[in-house]
Formats: sequence, C-alpha cells, structure tokens
Amino acid sequence: MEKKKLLLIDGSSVAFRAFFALYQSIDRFKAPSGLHTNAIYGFHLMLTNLLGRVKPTHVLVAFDAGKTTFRTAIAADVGVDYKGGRAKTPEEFREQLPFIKEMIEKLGIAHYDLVNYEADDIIGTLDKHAERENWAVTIVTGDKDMIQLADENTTVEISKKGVAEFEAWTPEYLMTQMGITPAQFIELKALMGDNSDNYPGITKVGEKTALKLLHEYGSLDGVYAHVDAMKPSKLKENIIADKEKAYLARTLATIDVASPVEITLDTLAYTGPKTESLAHFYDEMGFRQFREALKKAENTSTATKPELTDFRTPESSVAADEIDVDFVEADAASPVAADDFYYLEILSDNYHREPIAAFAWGNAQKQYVTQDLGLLKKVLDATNTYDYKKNYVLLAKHGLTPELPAFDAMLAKYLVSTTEDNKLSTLARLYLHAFLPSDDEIYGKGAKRALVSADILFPHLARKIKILASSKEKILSELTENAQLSLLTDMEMPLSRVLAKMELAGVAVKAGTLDAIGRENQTRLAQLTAEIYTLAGLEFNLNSPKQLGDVLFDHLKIQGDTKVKKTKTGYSTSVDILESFAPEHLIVAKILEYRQISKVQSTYVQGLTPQIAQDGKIHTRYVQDLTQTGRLSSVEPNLQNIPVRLEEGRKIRKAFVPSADSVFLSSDYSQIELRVLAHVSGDENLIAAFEADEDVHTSTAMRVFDISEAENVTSNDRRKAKAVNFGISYGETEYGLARRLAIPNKEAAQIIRTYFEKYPKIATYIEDTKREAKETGYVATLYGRRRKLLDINSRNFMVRQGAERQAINAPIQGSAGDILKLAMIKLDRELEKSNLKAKMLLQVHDEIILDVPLSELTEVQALVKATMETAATLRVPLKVEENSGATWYEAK
DNA sequence: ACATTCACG
DNA sequence: ACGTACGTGAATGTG
Repeated sequence: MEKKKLLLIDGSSVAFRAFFALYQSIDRFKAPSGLHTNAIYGFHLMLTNLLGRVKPTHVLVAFDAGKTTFRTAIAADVGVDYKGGRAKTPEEFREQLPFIKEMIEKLGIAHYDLVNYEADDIIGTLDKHAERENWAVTIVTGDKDMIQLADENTTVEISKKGVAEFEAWTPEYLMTQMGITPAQFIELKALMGDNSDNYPGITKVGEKTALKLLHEYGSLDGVYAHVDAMKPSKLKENIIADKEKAYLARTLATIDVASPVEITLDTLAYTGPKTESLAHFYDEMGFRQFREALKKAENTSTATKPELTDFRTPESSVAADEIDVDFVEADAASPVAADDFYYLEILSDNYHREPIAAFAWGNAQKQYVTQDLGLLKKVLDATNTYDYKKNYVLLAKHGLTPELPAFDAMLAKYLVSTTEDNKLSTLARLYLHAFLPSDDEIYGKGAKRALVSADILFPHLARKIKILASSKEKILSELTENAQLSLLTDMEMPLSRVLAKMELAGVAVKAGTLDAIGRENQTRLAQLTAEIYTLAGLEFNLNSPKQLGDVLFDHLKIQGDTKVKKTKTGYSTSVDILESFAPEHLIVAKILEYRQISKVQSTYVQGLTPQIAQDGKIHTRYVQDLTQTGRLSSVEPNLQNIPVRLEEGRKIRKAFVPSADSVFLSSDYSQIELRVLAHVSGDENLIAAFEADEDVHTSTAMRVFDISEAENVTSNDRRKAKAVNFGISYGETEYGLARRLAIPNKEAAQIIRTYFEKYPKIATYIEDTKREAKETGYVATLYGRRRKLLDINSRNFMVRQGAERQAINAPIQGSAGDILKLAMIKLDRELEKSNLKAKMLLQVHDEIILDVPLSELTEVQALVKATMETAATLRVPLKVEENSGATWYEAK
C-alpha cells in the first residue's frame, strides 16, 4: 500500500496571511452580499495550490479555539500577558472566518479546534500520531514556531509571499540556514522571546545573539551551565538576570504534542469537494472563476489540474553537517602543496585599510592556520584561492606578489550563478550542504567587531579552507558543463589582477579643491534654506521627503498640471514630480536647487574627503562578483558615479588630478550597447547606420519619422529617437515611452511599431531572447556569461514582464561589459610590453581613465584607442572617443 | 532595517 | 486589470 500523506494546516495563521496578501485589493473582493472575501479567496488559492502540490491522502485545517489557552494561564502566573497588546483583528477579517470554515467543509476537508489549545498543539499532536503510523506529514503555517516539529517525516512549509510561495523547512534546511536542529528552535525562542506573542526572552538577545549562544552552548541549559565562566559583559549580566524569563519563554514556545485531541487520523481522509454545495457557495461569494473551473472539471470529468506555483524546493535533501576539520597551527616547516587553497582573513571588507588578521592554507583533509605574518610568503606556492584581487592588494603591502591563481573560487562561483552571493557560507550551503557561521557571528559586528582567540579563530579558518577545497570540483564541473571555463581563466582572473593594480595605484584627489567647493555650497545652501523657510512660512527639515511633501502639498496646497503622486509613506517629492511644479512655484524651484547642491555636498564633498588616504589618493574597490549582468561595481567610495551631467556637480571632477607631469586620458566606447544590439540582432539597418558612422539617434529619427534628409531632423525628433533607442535595449513598453516623452500612449505605440518595422531583426532578437530565456531559464552574453531568470515563467504578469526586460537587457549590457573587460586585460599587457609608464586608474562601464605622462600621450592615445576598438570583432565597428586634460573635469 | 532620493553608465 | 526601462552605491530620515 502506498504511504499515507497527511497535510496539516494552521488555519488561523494561514487565513491571516491570505487576508493580508490580498489586502491592497480588498475593495475588489466583495461578495454580492457585501461581505469582504479577500481572505476566503486567498485561502482557497492556498488550499488548491497545496492539494495539487502535496497530493495528501489526509488533510486537516486546525484553528485556534479562542482568546485564552493554557499558555495564557501559565504566563499570567508570572505577570506576562501572553499574546497581549496585539492590534485588534480587523473586522473585515473576522467576518470572513466562518465562511472559510464553511468553504473548507465544502471542499471535503476536515477542520478542528480545541478549547484551551492553539492550532499548533493540535497539529503537533496529530503529527506525532501520524509519525507512529509512519505517515509522511506536511505542515503549513504562517509563522516559524512550528519548525520545531520538523523531522525526517515532517516538512514544515511557511508562507513566504503572496498566496503561492512557501518555504519548506526540513531539518537539513534549518541546519543550512541557521545551523541548529528543530529541537534547538525551541531553545532559540527561549533565548530571544517572541515579540508578536508578547513574551520576552533575554534582554538584548535577538536572533543573531541567540544563534551564537546556541552554536556555542547547544541549549538554554547549556548556556546557564556555562554562564559563570563567561567573561564579564552586558550580555552575561542580562543572561543571569533574565533566567526566569528565558525558561518561561521556553515553556510558552514548546508545542504540546500530547494535547487531548479527540479526532483520529482516519477521519481526516481527503475525498474531494462536495461539488453541488460548493458551486452554490461560489455563487454566494461571487467567485466566478472557481465556479467556471468547477463546471469545466465536471464536464470533462478529469481530475482538477493542480495549479502551477512559485514553490521552490530547498537546494538540498542531503543531511546538513557541521564542518569538521583537521588543522594545526602552522610553522616554518609546514608544507604547502601546489594545489592547496590559501585564504587571507581580514575583519572588514576593506582590504585597503585593514591588516591581515590570520591566514590559512591546505586541502580538504588537512589545514594549516597561523597569525604569524612572517610565514606569509608560503601561500605564494598555493595556486588555488578565493578573491585573488583582495589577496593581491593585501600581499602587496608585505612586498609579495602572488601569481595568477589556477582557480579563484569566488570568481568561479559568480560565473556559475549570480543569483546568490558568493560568500563562503553560501558555498558551504550550496555545495556541501553544510553550515558555516557568518563572520559577523564569529567576530561580532559594528563596534563589537574584534579578533577572537585562536580556539575559535583557527577552526573557523580551517573550515573556510575545507569548504573551498571540497567545493572546487563541483564548481569546476559546472563551469565546464556551461562552457564557461575560459570566462574564468581568460577574463575574470586576469582582469582581477588588472583591477588590483588600479586599486593599488589609486587616484589623487585634492582635499583643498573639495573644501573650496564645499564652502561655496554651504553659503548657497544657507541662502536657499532661508528663502525656502520664508516662502513656506515655516521651518522644517528640508532633507526629509516626508516633511517636505507635507509642507508642499498639505500646508501650501500647491497644484499644477501634473497630479500629486503618492508613495507608500506619503507624497512623492522626486525631481520629475517637483519639476512640473517649478515653473509656477518659486519655492519648488528653490527646493530643486537645494536638492542638487545638497547632494553634491553630502555625497561628494563630505563623502569623498574622508576617503582620501594618507598618500593623498582615493583607493576604491571594484566589486567583481556582484552584478547580475557582469558589470563591475565600485565601493568605498563609488567612483563610477562622480557627477558629470550638471555643471554644479561636474566641478567635483576638478579635485581629481593626475600624477606629476602627467594628464588624465579618458577613453570611452561610443554607443557600445547599441552596437552590441546591432551585432546580436544582425539587423541590417542598424548595422548600416554604424558602418556609415552615422549619428545613430539621427539615423533612427529619419527612419522612424520618415525624414529623408538628416538636416531636417529637429532636435526634438532626435531626442525622441534617442529615448526609443535606449528604451528598446531595456525592453521598454509603449506606456513607459509615452510617459518618458510626455506624449500620448497612441503616439508612443505608433513610434514603437514603426521602429520594429524599420528594424525588423531587433524585434526578432527580442522575441528569440525571451523564448530562449523561457526555455532554458537563463540568457547569456557573447562570451557565455549567464544570467538566470527565475521569474521568467511566473504567472504574475508584472513579475514575468520584469524578467522579460531583464532577459532582453542582460546580454546587451553584459556583452558590452565583457568587451571592456577584455580591452582592459589587453591594454594592461600592451602597456607592460611597451614599457610605458601610463597606468589605468578607473573604469566606468564603457570608459577607462588613465594617468599618462605628457611625453607618452600621443603614443598611449593611439594604443588605447586601437586596443579598445579591436577588443572584439563584431558585425559593426567599435568606436572609441578620447579626451585628455589636467584634471578629470577637463578630460571628459 | 527600510524607504526615498539621486548620482553614474 | 495590472503599472511600466536595465544595471549600480551612498546619504538621509524614519520606525
């Protein structure tokens, strides 16, 4: 006989989730009687989803019986108001509950509640009954408490988003996510308490601290057994003081698995809906779709097809494990093998400022760990690592230069999938199904961040080595399968060294220049502030969008052609809104000027100044494993968004200066994304425009607006065409274009239609790319870099459309990024080969900024242009434009 | 921690 | 009917 499968649903919490999932559109969910039906409808969707997916033989929906339970009494004894202080259940929700129960009955499903007990206890008890019969159990709920019931027979699914997304918590998944067992989940609640149920745990202990304590001591009893030995701290005091609270919390959090439930398992058999009365119920509720589906199912008399859902199973069903390691403290005699991994530990992300705290090397079997920096040069013999660029910079400070690695796990993992981050704990979870405590957990975070003693530090580092060594083959085989190996060895790893050198070189920034700009800004900001206060008739915080919105739209009640727009939290005060009011309202014009200057002041003057290092330079970090498209990003500070469009901000670039007797050379690709689009689509008209070196926006204007002479294209025509050209590569809709250009939807639709007629292969490219994405789940650049699109087949129109736009754009943006990466690698080699002193300093997505001795300028200019233009061979030429000057301001 | 705004390609 | 261009990082206010 087939194994029985029991589905247990926490009706109270699931109904509440359903209510809020469809709360925004509550007005649309009304029965003919006027009853709200959003929770009823949502609950139905959840049920259909679950029945189709779980395919249970037996089902029960359990409800909380009433306001008070045995827990209320226990808590009251010690003065705790269990589940007290909660906001009143909305009337709109309460009125739907009886109908949810009625619907459940008509769907042929049992429901049950038990005086003095919560739904959790009913479910826990029946779960144990089922376990004795060796049934499989799925528990569905809205909050995490029930994770304590998970075991090899029982999966706890927690509603995550909307009505169709659940997260399945198995003991393995719990271990990979939090590093604890289901039984320890109770201990976790004991330590941290539960705000929503209104009972405290230990003061100042939240999830992070609680997990740390559990990883160290295993349980609440374990914590108290060792509390005396803890070093003095606020935490220790709180643990001691709140012992009683913690044990109460443990009692309250523990589900009673022996509650006096009177029903037996066999009464829960699921036999399917009672069609006739269900149809009547649907009519009563105004559920036309369900009614139709029911009718269809009857007519064809086929089983109802389960709805597809967004459900994603956890990555693993393999048991999660603590990572055990075999390590020793390294000394001068410790061996290093060529295929060892090495890892350098620092306590913050910023390797330009932070010293090496410790390091390790080894393989999956044996690890060597040390804090003796005298041994650093040993790691140069190991050829496998994680984040070569970081290592290059750190080792450079010790006079060491690591060779390019054979394998950089961070970059390799990034190429395999950009969906997750590439932290070691993530690698452990994905490839070893194991849990590694985060660095925050080991070293603390914020002000508490500090190096820990060797008994914690050394095994942590050894585990990192073991994770790297044990996941290498898996990552490598994925790379090979995806034909992405050369992307690692010929693009990302060589680029990593180029970037390291650029970061180390840094760019000189004059604090004095920034300061002078800052003082002018301050004066102007003070003037503007005073003027705005006078115009408003009151003083308020100009930097607060909320206060600003209230002043403009409530106090001054300003109005114009444009509608006042609302955000989640109040009025929108963004530029595009404010600009529409500026012509008629002096105060708005002043606010816009204030905003602009204040942005320059806070982000660039005050933001950049403290980033200037001792050497007078700014050393940014390029994050090489982050973006979804393969671009770089730049942090601490971001040097990829230094102002350029508006003169006020552009002045900041005057503070960026080259080295002595040198100038900046800025070389950027002209229209590289549109050229990539021409290449990948093969569209003859777009290719022709680039081959003839036409102004592409003018050329588009001529075709789309049917203008035969370039001289007859007005600046407005060109502006529109430019918006279309950009919009196309982002997958823009007619609505979007209409809004951007402030033209009627019809006109925008007409423009787009004509565009696709004139550039037919672009239309084909877009369709093909979307289809490819839907079939394979990913899109790729010219060089095989992938972007996964998890939402490409979503049933949610909005979500799916978003993914389609990403699918269209990613190969274009990504290929352009890849081309510049290749150009940088090539240019680095060329510069070295010809012994030129010119240096790459910065990269801004389609441009490179170099520091070039004046004596080399002509030669380097030619070299950079030639290198960039030949970095890739496309069906259209690549074109590079160059500017040079004594500051970044002039070189742009 | 999250939302809003705005700087860049 | 939906609600509308892709990819980023930093500063600020607010809960």
